[in-house]
Amino acid sequence: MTQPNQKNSHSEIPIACVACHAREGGVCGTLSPSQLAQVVRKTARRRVQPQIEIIGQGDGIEHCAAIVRGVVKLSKMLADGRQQIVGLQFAPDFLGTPFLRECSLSAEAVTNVDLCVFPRALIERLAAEAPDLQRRLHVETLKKLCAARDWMLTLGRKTAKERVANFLYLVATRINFEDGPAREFDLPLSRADIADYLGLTIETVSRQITRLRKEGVIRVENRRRIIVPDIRRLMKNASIDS
Amino acid sequence: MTQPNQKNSHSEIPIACVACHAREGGVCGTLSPSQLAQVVRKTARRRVQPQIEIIGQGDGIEHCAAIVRGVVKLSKMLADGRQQIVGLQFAPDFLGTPFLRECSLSAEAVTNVDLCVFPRALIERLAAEAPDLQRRLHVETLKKLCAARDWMLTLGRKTAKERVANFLYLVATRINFEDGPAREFDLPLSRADIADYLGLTIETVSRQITRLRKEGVIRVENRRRIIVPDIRRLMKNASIDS
DNA sequence: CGAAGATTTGATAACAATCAAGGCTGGTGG
DNA sequence: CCACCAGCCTTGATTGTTATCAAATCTTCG
Repeated sequence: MTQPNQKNSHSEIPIACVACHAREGGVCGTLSPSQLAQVVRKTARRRVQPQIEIIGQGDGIEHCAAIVRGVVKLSKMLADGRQQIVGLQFAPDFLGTPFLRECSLSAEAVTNVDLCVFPRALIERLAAEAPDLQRRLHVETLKKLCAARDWMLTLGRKTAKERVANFLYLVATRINFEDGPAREFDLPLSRADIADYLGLTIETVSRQITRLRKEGVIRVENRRRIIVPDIRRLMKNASIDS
Repeated sequence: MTQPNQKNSHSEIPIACVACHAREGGVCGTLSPSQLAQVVRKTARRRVQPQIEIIGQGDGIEHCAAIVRGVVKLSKMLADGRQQIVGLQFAPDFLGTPFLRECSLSAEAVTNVDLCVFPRALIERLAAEAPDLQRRLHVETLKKLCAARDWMLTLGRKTAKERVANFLYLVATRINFEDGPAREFDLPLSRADIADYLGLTIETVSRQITRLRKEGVIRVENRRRIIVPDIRRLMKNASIDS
């Protein structure tokens, strides 16, 4: 990794950002070189291992972050321990909710994750000055809202088999930043996490993966690795329209 | 009520907006008098009856609206007819997703609804000029995202009884703009819609309402009217924390 | 009053959860 | 290198919750 704080001569794009996966497509993409420089000064790169909590449920969240690499799960828990994953975030998604304090959820790395962490206050100040940034953050939130609502349909109305197929489709689609659906990929989640994402038990998840395998919809190389010979067929099993 | 399109002398707040329920708390609240005047010129008041579709699934959405009065359901449907309500919007919520085109869902009035309808393009233009408006819209979207994720927990991990109690709590909380939870209220939805909101069948919804009634958690005056003697008890039955 | 639609209630069936083993895999140490 | 252990995953048996099917009742409205 390049060192975080270098810049080349004429206040160009900071070197730390030049090759950054999360810049194009990510929120940083809207910033001018001078704004980027400003951000970089207050920014910390952080590497997080799987199962490490990034933000706790109910934290007064003083930081935001861009995911540079890896997958983060967002989850909510009931007092008795029942848990629901309410979002999976892949690079180059933005983490954290500037402008809103009250929404309690916890964020945890599920793979090795690289983050660019910013103070919330800085983002809020920059957003007030830069309409493009504000708008970019807004659009990202709208996309998350759309994804959340799609998932509500999955949770409320789909069968166990459809949910599992839907999950596999989602991972295939999002695991590779900015390519089409992957034909072959590693699941970022354990069976337990998949269950928590789908509102099922691990046993049911396991049985449905077995079923999809026996029906030839997927191949299972090992616990984590999945091959999808025909993405349309997977979509049909997930009751995904288009 | 005052008449809709008059203005008083010095380009003050348009009369149509002065007493508007949706202005304070709503997105219009951030607009200056002159911006409001601009908006009012391009705005249509619209009254919509129950079961009338406001936006169709997959429409290229050219309009947005503020809910002035009433309740709107947002829903998604699968090819085979299974349906899930993914959001209930009460006055003074904002409808529509400026800045994002692709999210397909349908919006339908569930009560008599009064709307202020704006061209999407106007909102986008104003938002680019007025950071406060952009920010206000962003915050509203963040709140909807938070609500959607809360509901994912309900759909994924709660029992039928908890879901119904959760729904009753939600209505009690939101039916009266800006008061505390109502002790007594009319359900805006039919049993069929409640079922579609909760990912259940109408029979199960009915049985759970009966159960909550028999246990004394609620009283049922008639099909629509509910009385909640003890809101804390209802929350406990819904497994809502605080 | 009668009819249509909405809601409730009852009986049964299906799907997923739970309880309980058993098997695989990856890591560790002999 | 192999054996063993722990954790994760799969499979099997059974139970329980909710869906489905069916009918009765209640409401509303002409």
